[in-house]
Amino acid sequence: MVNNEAFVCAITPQQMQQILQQQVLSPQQLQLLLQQQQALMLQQQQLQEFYKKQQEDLHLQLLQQRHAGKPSKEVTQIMAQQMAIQQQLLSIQQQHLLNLQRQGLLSVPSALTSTLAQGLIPAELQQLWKETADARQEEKRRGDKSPSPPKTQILNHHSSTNGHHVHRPSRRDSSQESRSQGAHPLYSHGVCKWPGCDAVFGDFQSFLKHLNSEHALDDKSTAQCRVQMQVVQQLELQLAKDKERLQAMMAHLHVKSTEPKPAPQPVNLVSNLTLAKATIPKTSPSMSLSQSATAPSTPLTSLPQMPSVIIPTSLHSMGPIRKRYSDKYNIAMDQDIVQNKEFYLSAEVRPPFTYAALIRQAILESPEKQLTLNEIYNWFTRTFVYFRRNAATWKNAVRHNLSLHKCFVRVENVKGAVWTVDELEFQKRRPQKITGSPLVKNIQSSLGQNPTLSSLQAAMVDSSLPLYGSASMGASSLKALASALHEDMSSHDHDEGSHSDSSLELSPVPTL
DNA sequence: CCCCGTTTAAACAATT
DNA sequence: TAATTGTTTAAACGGG
Repeated sequence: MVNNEAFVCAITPQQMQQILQQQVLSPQQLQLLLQQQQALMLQQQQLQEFYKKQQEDLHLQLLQQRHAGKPSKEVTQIMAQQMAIQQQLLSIQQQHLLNLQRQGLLSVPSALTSTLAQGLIPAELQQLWKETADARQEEKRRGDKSPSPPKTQILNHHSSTNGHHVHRPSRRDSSQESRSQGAHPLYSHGVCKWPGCDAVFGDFQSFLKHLNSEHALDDKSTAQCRVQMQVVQQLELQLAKDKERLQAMMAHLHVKSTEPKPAPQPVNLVSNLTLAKATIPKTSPSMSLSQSATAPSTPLTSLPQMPSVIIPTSLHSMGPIRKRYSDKYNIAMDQDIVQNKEFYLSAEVRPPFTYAALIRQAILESPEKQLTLNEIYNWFTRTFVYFRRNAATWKNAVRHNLSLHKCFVRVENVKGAVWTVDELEFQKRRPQKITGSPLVKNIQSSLGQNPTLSSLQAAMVDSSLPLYGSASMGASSLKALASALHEDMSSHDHDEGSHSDSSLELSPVPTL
């Protein structure tokens, strides 16, 4: 909704016409695209709705659980289902992307991208669709007797040329008619597949007529087209995000399958590799890890089927089999949390950071750079599903750390006390050894990769990377990061394989 | 082997 | 009184 206006002002219909005429999108491509996107959108929306519902359930359960102590079976089950749904979504988005790739439509006019990059959540998209559809219906009701221009406020009335239904023998039309009838992407099973239309036609000719009259190149169609482009863009963004998450998950679960690896993303450079290093267990519970790891990851490999419900029996009960980021990764850690926020939010994985680092992160994320103990707790549970269980244990640890480390300063307040971070003290905690080979470009690319920089993320970046934000840290930190990156690079330069995601299949939508 | 940082557990005091 | 918050000690573990 917030984005609505920004989006509305983003392009004028003239620009859209330009875009269309420049054949950045040819009519055929566009139509095919529209149709496919719509179908997939529907699928996605269903999934996402269910996902949302479940999350609410989960939240309730967790609230109860907080009082009851032990987590219930339902909770873990729901979590598992959520993972499954995530993967479904990923598949759908993958399909989207493939469609786009096939049509050579991956590049969206740059005028769009900046505003689109903010992204819309599906609900908003749905709303957009609804609005344009409604506007359309309304106009239909009025019929032809009132030739008033479209009422959608979002549009500038720029053209009076097609206020009436004039058949324009344009390039577009001729190319349309040259298509074979059965293959028209906007006509399927006797129904007009224009977004929000669904008009029924007995034969193809009347459909074509309808298409030329109802969906001519006017403000409304342009707007709808614009929405569709936004949909596509949003899906691409979503796909990118989910891909990233998948990567992190696979790295974490240590999947050594024949699955070709996704492109190495600078964002995940540190986190993935560190995670990979960290997940080689030596002690007995390793079996349970790899066992449980196979379940969620199976659908990602070549197996087409995925279980609708995964029970991660032992996914979380692994105790101390994990490694932390060594402290020289402190700076990179900020990146990891940001980039894998969703990952930690959907997988019950212990974040590879020390309590102290996490607490600091929590505090630095707050607008005032100060939190009460309870707020710190909340940050933990909010940010990591892992910390929604065994509350007594980690809360104790949090308190312990707060007291133990000099870097955490308690500040008396009017109402109680808050905790703050003495950044100097935090950095001082250990000498950062440096073997610097500057890899600033990596830092840059990872930062540039952040299309939706929330205030939270901005704060984190700001506080952790002096190059791009406040100059709160010295050059030593940067060098430490550089060396960290360098280490990971050199120790993993061999597994940089080619990648292709085409093996991902569109899983059937589960009957939920 | 020791040192150090971290985690976990637990006892305990103070505060709400 | 019970829960929360804060401090402290101790043991275990792993990396350097």
